[in-house]
Amino acid sequence: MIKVYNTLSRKKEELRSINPPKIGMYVCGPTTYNYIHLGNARPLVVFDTIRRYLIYRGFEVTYVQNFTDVDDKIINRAHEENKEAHEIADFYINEYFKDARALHVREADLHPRVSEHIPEIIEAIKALIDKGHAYVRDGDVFFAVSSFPGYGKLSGRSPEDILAGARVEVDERKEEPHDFALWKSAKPGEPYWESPWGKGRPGWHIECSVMSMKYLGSTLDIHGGGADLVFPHHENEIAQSEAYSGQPFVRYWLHNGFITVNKEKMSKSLGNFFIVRDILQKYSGNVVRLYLLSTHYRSPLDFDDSKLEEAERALERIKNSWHLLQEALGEPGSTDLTPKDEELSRELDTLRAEFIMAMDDDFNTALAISHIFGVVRAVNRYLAEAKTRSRPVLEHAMQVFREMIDIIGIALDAEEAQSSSKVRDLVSSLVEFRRQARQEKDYPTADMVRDLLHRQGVILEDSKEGSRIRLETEPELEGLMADIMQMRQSLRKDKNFARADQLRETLAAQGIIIEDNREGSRWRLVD
RNA sequence: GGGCGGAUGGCGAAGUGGAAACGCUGCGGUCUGCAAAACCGCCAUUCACCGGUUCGAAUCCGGUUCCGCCCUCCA
Repeated sequence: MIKVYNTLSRKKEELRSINPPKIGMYVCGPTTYNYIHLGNARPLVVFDTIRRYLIYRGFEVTYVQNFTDVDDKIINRAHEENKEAHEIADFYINEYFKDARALHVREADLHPRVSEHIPEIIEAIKALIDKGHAYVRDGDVFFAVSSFPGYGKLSGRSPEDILAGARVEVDERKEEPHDFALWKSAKPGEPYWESPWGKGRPGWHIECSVMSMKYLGSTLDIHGGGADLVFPHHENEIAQSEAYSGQPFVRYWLHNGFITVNKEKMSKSLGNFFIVRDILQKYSGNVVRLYLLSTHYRSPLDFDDSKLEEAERALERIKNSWHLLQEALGEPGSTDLTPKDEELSRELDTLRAEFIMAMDDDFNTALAISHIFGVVRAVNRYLAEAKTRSRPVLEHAMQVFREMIDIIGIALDAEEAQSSSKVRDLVSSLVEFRRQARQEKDYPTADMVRDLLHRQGVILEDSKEGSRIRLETEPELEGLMADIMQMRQSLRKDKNFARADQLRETLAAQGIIIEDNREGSRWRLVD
């Protein structure tokens, strides 16, 4: 049984969809006038993980995420850059997808845009006016909050509370101060659409009501977003949608907590935000995901560089175990079961059950991840201690391991595939070169190779069977070669010509020709 | 002012009535030419503070202090 914390009821409730096994899920997407920052990335990753988990548990999820591509900020940006508003929106939507992909966020089933739903929005506004929930004031249309009795139920405040705390100047034309715009008339130079009330564009809140109900029906199972959307955005969505359809709008409201910097909310207005694109320069999507999911989604999450460093080391532990396991699967393995095999198998089943229990409890990814480390420990211990290795048990381990990291969205196979073959081959040949040096007890050279590789982001580990390599980062061919050339220079300086020549031959076998002359050495590729 | 949430080891973070998970860091050991990885072991008698309920409280109740968020565009 999956339990979710519902902002509306302020408690955990059993998740029951309207039409099992279907689940309709709508998540508020970004306003596309800039690259997304880490604060924007949290709901992306959180709700992507929730979606993955619901699918894992057998639900047929329809996942909808909108783009707000009509908005004041986009218009302003367009003015600044002397472009059309839709050009700005299109550009950043495209950039959004690049970041999302890098974070292993799966594309939604539908990505509706406001600009493509203007007729439906106008129809909805008309209906609200007809039903007496909205009124027109010189080209603008406002929603009459007093016409909707349940207003304030999501954010837990009464209309009086809202008035008491009003900090903003009220538009004189509104009947009540907390009424909000459904349609805004266009000022000169602004993009507009024709409507019964004149040229203008939709207000912010109406888009989500119209688009979510269009694709998911008048009652959504899950509506998600950041906690800052609770009021007024989601409160207004409820008012509009329920006034329009007469049906409950959403069964479960899910809200993620903020990312903070020095305990302060990361936001564009405070200027303390970090662009996802920049972070991904230094850390992989796997690292960012592990960081974002290592705290429960409703809790605040403080950011600084050391947090990503820590996540990176934690990910290393997972990756090491994964590679160890893959390596073991590459060997023959036995088929009969020893007590150690049975113990591991039992442990794996327990860990999987615990992982599911954690996720069932309002998507407790922090606890769930601890069970991934449980698998890591169990597998590592088995590999270190078992005299024989049972193939079916290793496969079982791989299966459980994969299920778990897939839900969290850590993609280990993809990371492997990124490595280009040329550099890979070059690294392997250096490892072979070092093996020979070690065999001949030429440890200074062997260590020199290891240091070189280490500088290039390649970690070498020696074992009885041979050397294992781990790529921390993908070395650049140019940088790697420069380092190799330098190492060879120092071999020659030490008059270790045999080794230097051997290195030259090794590289030649890789299609890399080294030429020595009076000025120094250079290298080139042959095909 | 109104509404909501939080305070757990050196750091991060689970845990909501009965052995204080997990990760990072640090320390000791095994393995190793050395290193790394891995394995084994150690590191909170204590969960902001005070009082109460209970056989039993980090967990429930009351109070205090501190912190964050929302009430304005925001994920």
